Parts: sequence; C-alpha cells; structure tokens
Amino acid sequence: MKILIADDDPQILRALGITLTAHGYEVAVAHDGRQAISEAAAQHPDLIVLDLGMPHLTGIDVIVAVRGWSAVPILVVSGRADSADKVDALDAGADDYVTKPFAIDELLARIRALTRRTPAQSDEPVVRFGDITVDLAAHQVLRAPDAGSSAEPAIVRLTPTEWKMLEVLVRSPRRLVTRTTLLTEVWGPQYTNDTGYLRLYVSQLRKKLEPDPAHPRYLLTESGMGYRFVPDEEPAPN
Amino acid sequence: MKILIADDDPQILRALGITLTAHGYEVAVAHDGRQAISEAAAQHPDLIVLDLGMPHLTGIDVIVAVRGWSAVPILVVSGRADSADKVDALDAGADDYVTKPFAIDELLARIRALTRRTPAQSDEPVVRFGDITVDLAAHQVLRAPDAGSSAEPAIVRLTPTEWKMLEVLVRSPRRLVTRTTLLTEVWGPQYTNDTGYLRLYVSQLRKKLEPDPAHPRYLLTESGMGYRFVPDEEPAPN
DNA sequence: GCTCACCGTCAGGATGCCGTGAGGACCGGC
DNA sequence: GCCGGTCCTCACGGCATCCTGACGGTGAGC
Repeated sequence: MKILIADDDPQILRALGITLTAHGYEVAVAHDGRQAISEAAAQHPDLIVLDLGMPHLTGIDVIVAVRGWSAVPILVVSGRADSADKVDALDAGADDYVTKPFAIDELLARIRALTRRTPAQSDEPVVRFGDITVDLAAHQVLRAPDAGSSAEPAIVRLTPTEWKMLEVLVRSPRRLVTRTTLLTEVWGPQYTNDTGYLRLYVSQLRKKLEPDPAHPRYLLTESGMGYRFVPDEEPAPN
Repeated sequence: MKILIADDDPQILRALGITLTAHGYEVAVAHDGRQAISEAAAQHPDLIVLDLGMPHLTGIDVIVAVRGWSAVPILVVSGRADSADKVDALDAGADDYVTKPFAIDELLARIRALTRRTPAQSDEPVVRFGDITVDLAAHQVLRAPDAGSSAEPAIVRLTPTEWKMLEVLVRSPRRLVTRTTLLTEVWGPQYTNDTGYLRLYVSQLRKKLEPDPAHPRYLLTESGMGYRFVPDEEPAPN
C-alpha cells in the first residue's frame, strides 16, 4: 500500500513519513504542487495526503489535475478551517478534509477508511523465465504446460522461505545478490553468516524451477560471493 | 439518491431533512439506533447520516451491524471531538466523521464526496465455484441442487464473521491473502497476531462450502503464509 | 596429482503450524 | 429465566517446514 505525501513543510513531511512507514505503508513524497502531480503520475500511489497550501500550484489545481486521469483517494490536510475551503476541495474531487492541527491517530483512521474502499490493486510485475511465471502480486508460481498440450498451467508449491528467497532474487534481475543480503532479507537482520541454509534453499528452488536443476540456467551461483537471477534475454525460439 | 438520517434530536432531524430534500435527496429518518438498523435494512439508502449519541444502541453498534450486510457509505455526526471516538467510529466501518456544530455546506460537500465514490463500485460481481454461488451485492450464498433435480437452490447460512472472511477471500481470487490482512480485514486493524480464530473460521467455511471439507479445493491454505481462494477454471480435462 | 575451499544434495529429527472437536462466555429473542 | 446462536479458548493429533550434519563433486592453485 503506497501513499504519496505532498507538503511543503519538510518537518511535517518527515514526521508523517516516519509514522506511515512505521504503520506498514510505503511512502513517496512531494514538496510542491507540480511535483505532487508528477509523482502521482509516476508512482501510482494508493492514496494521496495533500497539503492545500503549497507553492507553484494551489491544492485545488492539484486535485483537479490528478482527478483528470485517476480516481485515487485524496485526503486533504489544510490549515484553513473555513467551510468554503472544505467545500471547494471536496467538490474538486477530494475525498476527505482534515484541518491542522490534527491527531495522528485520526489521520491514520481516516486513511484506513479511505483505503478500505479501494483495496490493493498493486501493479507488481510478473516475471517470466523459461516455462515459469512468477506473479509477485498473487504470490504464485506457475509452470506452463508442455508445448502442444492444452493442459492448465501447473501450480508450483513453494514454502515461505523458498518464496522469500525467490522474491529477493527476482526483484534484482541480472544483479549479483550477496550471500549476506540474501540472509538478512530472508532470515532477518541478525543472520549474517551462512551455516548452510542458503545452499539448501537454492538447491530446492532449482529443483522446482529449473528445467535441468543440475545445470542451472536462471539461478546462477557466483562462487564465493552469492547468487544471481538471470532471465532469458530474447525469447530464444530455436 | 436516498439518504437515511439517524438522530435522536427531532430538531436536527427536521432541519437536516428539509435541507437535504431541498437539495434533491430523498430522505428517510430514524430516531434511535435500533430503528436506524431496521430502516437501513428496509430502505436500502444510498447513504446514512448517523448521530453517535442515540439511545438503545451506541453509534458504533449501529455501524458494525449495518456493515454486517451492507457497504453503504456512513457519515457520522457527533458532538464528541475526541480523536479516540473518531478512530473507533472510522475503524468500525464509518466513512467520515463530522463534529457538531458543523456548517451545513460542509456536510453537503462531504455527502457529495461520499456518494460520488460509490456508484463506481456498483459492479458487485457474483462469484461461482463448484455448486456454490456467492452474491456479493445481495450478501447471499446459494448451493445449487443436485443435477437432474429440479429443486430450488438452497441458502447457505453464514454467520457475520464467516461472511466477512469469505468476502475478503473471494474478492482476491487466486491471490494469496496473508494471515495478517485477513485478521485486519475481518476483525479490525488492531488485530494483528493470530490466536486461533483464523483456523477455526476457515474450517467452518470449508465445512459449509467445500464439496469435501477434508480435501479443500477452493479455500486453500498456504502453510506459514495465509489462505488463497481459487475458483475452478474450465473443467480441466485429463 | 594433491590440497583445500566451496558448492550441491540427501536424509533424519525437531519444531511449529494447521485442522478439528469440545466446551464456556456472551447476547438478543421469546 | 430459558434457549439458540455466535464467538472465542483450549487441547490434541497430524503434517509441512526448517535446520543440522554428513558426504561427494568441482575447480583453483601449487
């Protein structure tokens, strides 16, 4: 769940960012109206927390611009408590309006209320290699059936640890992933020196994903350093 | 566009009724919590303006009850400005919270904001799997009769908790639903660690929905991660 | 050819998670 | 007050997952 915070006060920006991150949200920021619009377009946030009093563009302009192409929930935060301001913002397309100063608990509750109506729709990518399809959003791995057969794609069952490991590798295609980063990402920050699980789980992943586990083609090992996920470049029709 | 106003103060009730009628809304009224629930069920309003401080039932109870079967927008009006009250109401399922005294213009703008958002999601689908039909809009689950029999579809009775859980799963077909998201969606944002209810309700849902509860086909469990609803694709030959 | 470090794989046991039944607490209806 | 329904707690058997230890293979350096 990604939230875009648009505010020209760096202090508020920072405080809000910390709070939202602590509550499990992914956070993007913008310092003025123009940036708010471009970030909203680039990041596809699931919600926008928008300060009305920003330079370059008024908050109303930002709302109208974003509403031009997106139905993302917009929560306006403003120092002005005048009802005319609220009416203007809400009628421009905002979904909620909170006046400063506000209780952070209330803001969080309002964020939950708004995101409750439009759940998820994350645009996580789908990674393909060989006859394997990794769907990051659905947490699912599928194996395409043999060519010519019209059977269903088969579900590849992964254990939680196997999945986390595959996720880390697949999110950094073609890049070397150090043994220590793999350990900390999958098992936690306190795990730093390998005692053998890495080799085990790489082995099991290869057994489940590689066409020929003995000669890996996608999950490569860099001796002494770590592992590397390499998707096949061109389709390789041969 | 029909709005249900629930308030025990006849003066406010009357003033709001006149204003809303003048703005083209159809108006229904309730004088206490119990009546609010029954009117909401009978009238199917497009929005509910709910006073928190009513006799017979607290406003929170009304929200929870209505949310048990309906997603109608709920705008809470209350004399209490304490942020804890706001958080409780919003987390119970309210969509907005306005403190008295309020400007009538602002209330109207918030009503417009809430009603603007809902028609977009009026495409409540009907989900089918096996001999089960889940009607999200009607909040009903039906089991088709045996083939050849000309009997009526039987209604499958679900408790409120079972329904919420099924709804969350069915709304994300094929996607893994984490244990924590299930908990927060069904029991509320403050519930985050399982103490066993999840397993219990999944078990009961399977007992009511699965053709063979011992070998689930639609409500699958991903050990260590969560659950997944998988509708059947095409018949899947061989 | 030898050593050594590193990697891949297998099997077995410990741990934690899952499904399910029984029973108590609570609440609204009669 | 009694009763039916719903929700939750607790306990137990079964199983998936995880980790450990051991063994063999490979390649680099000498």
